[in-house]
Amino acid sequence: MDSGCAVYNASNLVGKKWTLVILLELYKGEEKWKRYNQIKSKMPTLTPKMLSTRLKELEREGVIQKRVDSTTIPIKSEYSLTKRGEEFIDIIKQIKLWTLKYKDFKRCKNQDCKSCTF
Amino acid sequence: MDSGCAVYNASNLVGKKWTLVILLELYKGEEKWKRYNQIKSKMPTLTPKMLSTRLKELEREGVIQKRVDSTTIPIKSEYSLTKRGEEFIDIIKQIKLWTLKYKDFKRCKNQDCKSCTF
DNA sequence: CGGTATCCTTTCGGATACTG
DNA sequence: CAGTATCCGAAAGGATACCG
Repeated sequence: MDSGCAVYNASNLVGKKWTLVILLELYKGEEKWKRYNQIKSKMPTLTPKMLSTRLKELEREGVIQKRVDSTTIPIKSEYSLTKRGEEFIDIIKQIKLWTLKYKDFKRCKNQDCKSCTF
Repeated sequence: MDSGCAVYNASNLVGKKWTLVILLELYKGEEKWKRYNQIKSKMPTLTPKMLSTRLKELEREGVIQKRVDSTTIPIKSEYSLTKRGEEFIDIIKQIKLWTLKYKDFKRCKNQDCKSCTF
């Protein structure tokens, strides 16, 4: 096992806490671009540092993209899935199906967890 | 987001270090059941504690199963994927394909990493 | 609004030695 | 052979306060 191993590397990206649910959050809804606080408001227990860290990782890995409108006050930052990120959503869906097949998860009904909604 | 979220839970399992490659190791080859040291020998940098910890987690989650033959000396412990685990291999394959599609990983050629071989 | 900075706790995981 | 016990350092992640 070494750092050139694709599977090993992938697990280092997608296995990080919050990563999968952040990606799902970006996937959900109609609008493609979502703002920092828009994402954060959906996950009340996620700290700003964590969200910031994950967004940077995901951007660096080419899974999401960022655009900034600095002409407005306050500045508007928005994030969206890249093509690569959208393709990964399919994998997340399968992970969810696999989990639900064998475990008896109740659907998340509270407003804090919209992440399980496809 | 809470502990009842299927996706969140799944990421806590499959995202742990070594988990994916251990599962792959169990998948590879012809024989279904594999012994502790057989697995370990394929991953020289994996410590016995880690392997032991991961195997227990995976067993508890129903992804692998264990059988022990205590009539022999020394005792023979063997592990194999459950149905659930085998189904997860498909997901790992897709993760690998997704990774390779956008990243230029060389195939792992050294004998320490057979994990990327499907 | 969209983050940083700082501090602190917890968890992860590696090294090594040992045991039934 | 198949682990467990102990110890330790590093890294991840949470709480909170603050800033342009």
